[in-house]
Amino acid sequence: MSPRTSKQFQEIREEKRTLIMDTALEHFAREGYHAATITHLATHAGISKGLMYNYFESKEALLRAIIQRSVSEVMNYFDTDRDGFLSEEEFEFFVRKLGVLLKQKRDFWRLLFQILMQEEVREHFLSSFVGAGSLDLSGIDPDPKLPAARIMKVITDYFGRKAARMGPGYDTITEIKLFMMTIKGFAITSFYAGDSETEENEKTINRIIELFK
Amino acid sequence: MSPRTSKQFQEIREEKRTLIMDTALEHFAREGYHAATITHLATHAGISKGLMYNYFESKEALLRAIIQRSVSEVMNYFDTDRDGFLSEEEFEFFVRKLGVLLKQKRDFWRLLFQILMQEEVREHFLSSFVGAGSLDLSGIDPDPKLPAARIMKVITDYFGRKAARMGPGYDTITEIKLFMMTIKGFAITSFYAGDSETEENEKTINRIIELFK
Amino acid sequence: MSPRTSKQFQEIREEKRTLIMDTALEHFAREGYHAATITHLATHAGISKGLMYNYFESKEALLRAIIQRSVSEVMNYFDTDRDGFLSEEEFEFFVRKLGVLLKQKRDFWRLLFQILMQEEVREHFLSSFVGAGSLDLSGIDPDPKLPAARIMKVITDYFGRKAARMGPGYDTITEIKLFMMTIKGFAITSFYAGDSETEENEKTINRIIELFK
Amino acid sequence: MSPRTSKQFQEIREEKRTLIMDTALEHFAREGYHAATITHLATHAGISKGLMYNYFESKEALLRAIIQRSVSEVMNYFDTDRDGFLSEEEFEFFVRKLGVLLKQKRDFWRLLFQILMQEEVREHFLSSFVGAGSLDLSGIDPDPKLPAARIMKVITDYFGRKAARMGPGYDTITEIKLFMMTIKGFAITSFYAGDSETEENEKTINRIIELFK
DNA sequence: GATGAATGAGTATTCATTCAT
DNA sequence: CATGAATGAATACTCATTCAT
Repeated sequence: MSPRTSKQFQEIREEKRTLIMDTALEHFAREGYHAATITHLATHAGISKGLMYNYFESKEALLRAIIQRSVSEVMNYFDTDRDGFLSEEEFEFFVRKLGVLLKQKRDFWRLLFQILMQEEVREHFLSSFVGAGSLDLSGIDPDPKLPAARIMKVITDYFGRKAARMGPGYDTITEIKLFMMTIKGFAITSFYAGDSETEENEKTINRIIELFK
Repeated sequence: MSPRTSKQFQEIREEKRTLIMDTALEHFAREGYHAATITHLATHAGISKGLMYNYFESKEALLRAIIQRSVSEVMNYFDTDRDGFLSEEEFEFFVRKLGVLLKQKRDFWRLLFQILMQEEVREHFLSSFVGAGSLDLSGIDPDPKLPAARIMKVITDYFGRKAARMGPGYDTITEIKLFMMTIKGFAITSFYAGDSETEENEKTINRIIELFK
Repeated sequence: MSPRTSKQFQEIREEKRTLIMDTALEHFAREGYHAATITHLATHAGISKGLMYNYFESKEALLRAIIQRSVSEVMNYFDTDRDGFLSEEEFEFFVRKLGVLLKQKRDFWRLLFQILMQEEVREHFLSSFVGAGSLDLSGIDPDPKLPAARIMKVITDYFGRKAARMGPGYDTITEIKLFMMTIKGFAITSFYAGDSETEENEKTINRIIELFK
Repeated sequence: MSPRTSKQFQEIREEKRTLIMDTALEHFAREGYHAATITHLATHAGISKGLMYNYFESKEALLRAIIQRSVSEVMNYFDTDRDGFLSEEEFEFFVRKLGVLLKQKRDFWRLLFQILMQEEVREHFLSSFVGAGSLDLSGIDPDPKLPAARIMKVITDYFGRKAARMGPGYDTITEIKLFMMTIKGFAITSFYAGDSETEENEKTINRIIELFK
């Protein structure tokens, strides 16, 4: 009888917003951004078409929100208690976390790879918060304020220190590149694999650590 | 005034067909299959919308034709004079060719990766001529008659022989997996890179050969 | 804690009703009926969308209420102490009042002119209380019970008496028509003018009186 | 059998474009811009929805094209053989032409008045080619390069010369204003009138000429 | 072969209206 | 009384495909 409190409204909005974004991420990743229609998303989220627009200004805005959220989550995942220095144990830990993250956020990574494949869209969407080409995607990020750039920096530093340890035969640049490639390859592979191959992945990750630690 | 011979007609048709496919591949890869409209493709190919349908039954048929052609080309690229046995020199040669191929067929690979990312489309399009999950994409091809499967077989055999060479500590499956991942990572990376980084790639390829030969 | 008396409730309701109508009139006039959304109106009136429907059955009902109210106000404006006879002084007074009214009710007139411009809407909305074509809008009102018709009658009578005064060269019908046109032109002009041109208007009104008194 | 020549295509396009614009003008004027849906327009023009967009980028673009065309036509109507000087005979001729024009372009004027009634739309659409407030709409046009401004200039000059003829009692500004108002009132009135009242109009126009010539 | 006008099913988006709280 | 989340019918717009010429 009594009207809902503004806190109740807040909660409803937050929950539904999350629901929509989760559903949309799943379908964008599986079917592609264009092929996943608003009607389709609404149906699968169990709401009406119109309500989508109560939460997101447009389909594009929805996509942007999803990417932004996922990028935040990924960044937070690594940024806890990290001070820019990566010990050998931490490097190993980092690579293992990466494996977990690729599994957990599979849909997001799939979506991201799809989107980044398209040149114009790449600029349009991602330059602002991921960096034009960044993280495990293209090597070196020009803007150090972006979180992806910070992670890249930490990795670069790690390999720099390893170079000192390894002596003159060690080509730092090439090692970083190969490491990034391996990570990307690992990512891509995990997109296609079923959920069953966990032990297999374990071995591969061990080998990656062995090679680059 | 003399009518063109049927052979001349055939040639003209073939040329135009190729032109359309080239244009379409470029735009599918850069803008995505859905975003690249028939009108857009026709304009860029310098022909009319209607004529497109004289050469291809539908947009989807055009896509299929493009993939089919590219897959053939890629397969032929490796299948010449190959008898199923890969020596160490040939392995090195193979990896280097792979690098060249990724550069030459960049648009195709981009398109393929985009498409394979989408589950339903994957089944729909590729099972017939590439194999459900295959080549450098998911490891093991179930149908040995398919060309991708043959290449995979050759590689598997190579690593099998290497295992014999390396002794009991060598985990063949893991090595193959890591090798495939590295190749995929190399591929992905090359999609985003500019055309200038040739020397850089050279070093990376050398390192890959060093690791897996 | 004592419950408000029903009289207080009535007052509050009446005030809010008025507020909504004022806001709506302003926005209907400035943006057009279709372009002014319920959400927009509710926001500007400082109430919720839902509450709008507590006061008005529908958007159309709101429009109707606004027009009805404004028409009443306009009619009352002229109908006080008037007995159907217009002396020359009263005619002058009438024209000057018209000028004031156009300024005061600018939003209403704007809205009315917009609506009347559209044929179907005209019938639909106005026949009932203004008369199919009436007041200063199309000349002669068929139903003498409607207030607009009464005003028109008073004016017609005035010009009739003037005709007697002026002699045979005076074309009454034409003069009435021209007078109504001039009034309409004055009205239209005032819709576009800024609020500053009061003195200018004064002169024009003087001239109108001079011509038609 | 043989394909249509580009000239044939040109003709088809021109005709259909005109048909669409004519239909749209009629419906925009009668029902209002918002109420006249694309589907409605297409049906009445006897074509498909989709074809509308082959000819006009958007509903708004269609509106713009209509206004632009009508403004051009109106301007041309007066600009033939005119040198900026208006003799008394020409003034009379001008007013009579105005009457004809209002009848011929009734839909356009209706549409224009509706649109100009809405503040934001006014700026948005018309400033560029009619002038912020111009022609017979708000008096004086600031940009003399605009055609509406030129006509206004000619009229102003005419009344200036008349002032010299009439002596000190003649208030030029007021006369111009009243003349413009009368014209507008005449216009508005003609929007509501049926097509039958031609002789009536004749008399009114005669009286207008008598008053302002 | 070749053209582009024409179609219509499909898609994103809007907005008056309802209703649980 | 009051709120704003929720609905769905309607609307502008797109685009693969067809077809008369």
